[in-house]
Amino acid sequence: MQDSPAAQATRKPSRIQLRNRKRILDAALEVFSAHGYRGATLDQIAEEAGISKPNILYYFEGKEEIHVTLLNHLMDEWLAPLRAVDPEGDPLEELLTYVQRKLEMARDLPRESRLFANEILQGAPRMTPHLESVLRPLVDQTAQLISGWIAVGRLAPVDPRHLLFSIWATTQHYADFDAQVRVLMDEAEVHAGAAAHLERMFRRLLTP
Amino acid sequence: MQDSPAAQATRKPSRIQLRNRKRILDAALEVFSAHGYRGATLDQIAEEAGISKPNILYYFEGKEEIHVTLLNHLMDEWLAPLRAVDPEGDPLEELLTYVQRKLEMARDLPRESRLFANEILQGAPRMTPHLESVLRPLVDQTAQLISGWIAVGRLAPVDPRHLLFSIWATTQHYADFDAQVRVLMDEAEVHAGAAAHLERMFRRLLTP
DNA sequence: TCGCTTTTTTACCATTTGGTAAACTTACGA
DNA sequence: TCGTAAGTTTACCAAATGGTAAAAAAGCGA
Repeated sequence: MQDSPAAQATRKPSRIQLRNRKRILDAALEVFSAHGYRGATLDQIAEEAGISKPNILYYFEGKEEIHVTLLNHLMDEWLAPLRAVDPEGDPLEELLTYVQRKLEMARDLPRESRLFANEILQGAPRMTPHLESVLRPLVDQTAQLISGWIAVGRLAPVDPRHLLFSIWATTQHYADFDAQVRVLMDEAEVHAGAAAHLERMFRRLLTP
Repeated sequence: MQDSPAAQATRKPSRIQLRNRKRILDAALEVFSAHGYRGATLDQIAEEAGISKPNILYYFEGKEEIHVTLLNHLMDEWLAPLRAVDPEGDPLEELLTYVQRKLEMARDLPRESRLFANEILQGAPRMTPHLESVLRPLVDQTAQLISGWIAVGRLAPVDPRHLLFSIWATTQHYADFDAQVRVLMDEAEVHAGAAAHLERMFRRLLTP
């Protein structure tokens, strides 16, 4: 007797399993990020993935498991630029580089940005544990790093957490509020203008 | 023969009509802002409003009309602080006051903030016309005002639109991403810290 | 108080949607 | 190439949900 791959404890995923789980998660990212959790349907995901609905439920226990898997799986990718901040580097340049990387992610991975935004907006009902176990320690650590830089006079005094909020808010805004940005600006110029503006803003803020 | 109040052309709304429409919109704000358009159900709104579902549909033609009415109705309130920017005032102080007002709104009217965030995140399917007819002219006008201030040297050079995006993003972040903020900071200190941080950041950015 | 209009309730309905049972087909190691 | 396990499809289902018809109740001007 063997259980379906939907059960967590399955070991040694086959090639087919790997391929189809990936297809499903790709499709789910597309659909969840566009419509939110409740707005997305398994039928939409099935069509987008080119896999029948019951077959999707062969690979995942249900809609919620797909969503949680996506969120937790993408969290690492999403936080990579923050992990890449180098304690040995020049403080100002490290943080400005972080801003630019986040802005590039908003441009290149808007679906991921909207997926998270949707989840947080609803009160993070399916992600709070992950936020506490993954995001909080990383933020605590980064906040300490920034505080240290400030203490030795290499950055202007700033609340590290509010600084991070401002960086996240301003960069992700271009992905999450894209529909509004497009009403107010010509699409083509957005990214370059944003890059210059954020560079100036955070440089002014952080220069000692 | 008379039509139900759900039809637009109804004239002279009765006292009962006024009261019940208000109750319904209050309840709808609560429910839509918490769950998004598709996540909200008429049953939830009905319970929250203390009015039966068919009775709600006596006052509004359907779920969508409630949502659109809410969005368009609240837009004015939401844009009031931007309209309050005084062309005759001191540029720096006017803009910093605007930032603080927006921050206060994020604290005091988080449901409105999330309602709009939800709608924009989904691509503004029910609000784009209103954005174009109401928001765009106001932003165009404000952008011209700011450009003028910059031209006469009373503000540091900044792209007016990206400046507005940054103000919106950073202030509304505290409402829209509250679930994340609460994971990372102690609730009580958030507002005061944010106010100080944003004051410093935008002052540094805008001081000539 | 009468008679008409407005408002509210009761009883439904069709569709959508997440999910399941079980038969059927394909992959693959021995 | 045969048999078993993995994967897929067909045919469903129950609950949720937006919405309606029509009767009952409440308001209200004369």
